[in-house]
Amino acid sequence: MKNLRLKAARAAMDLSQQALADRVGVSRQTINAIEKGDYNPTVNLCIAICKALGKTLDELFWEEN
Amino acid sequence: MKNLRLKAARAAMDLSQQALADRVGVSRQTINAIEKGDYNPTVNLCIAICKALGKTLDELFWEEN
DNA sequence: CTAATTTGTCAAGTATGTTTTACAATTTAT
DNA sequence: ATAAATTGTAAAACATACTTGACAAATTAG
Repeated sequence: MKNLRLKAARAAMDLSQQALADRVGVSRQTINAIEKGDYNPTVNLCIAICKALGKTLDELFWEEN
Repeated sequence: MKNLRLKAARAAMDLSQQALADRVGVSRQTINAIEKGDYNPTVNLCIAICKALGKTLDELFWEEN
């Protein structure tokens, strides 16, 4: 399932996937794939993304159920 | 760095590394390595661990700084 | 409308998360 | 003190996260 919270948080900071990827130190395709939801990033990458966007793990990656 | 919050949460439920590994569906060594802190699990595994222990991502895996 | 930026996607390769088997060290129970 | 369970650790194999390069579709800017 897509990660729309990530997409929204990135949009709120007016960053392109490329710009976020650069800040986090990964490729654009990796950010794209995470937003698209077709894979399972490492927690360190999630943490780096959260810090770049001023969010926490629970805010961007936690899901009840 | 070691994940002592995970170790404590597991202890609080009186689960061995093996028992937690079984509930989560991974090997005992994987749980051991995560507690020891020498690697970087996927976020889905972190979520499964959190749910098995009644915690959230922020409680077990988030770190300020 | 046109050009430029952004996004979606694919394939092949590399790095690393995870498993399996195995054994020694430590802790807990009898 | 002894046995049983738990934990720490290591190496080889396997699964998959992540990269690189490339191109078309869609969106935004001029």
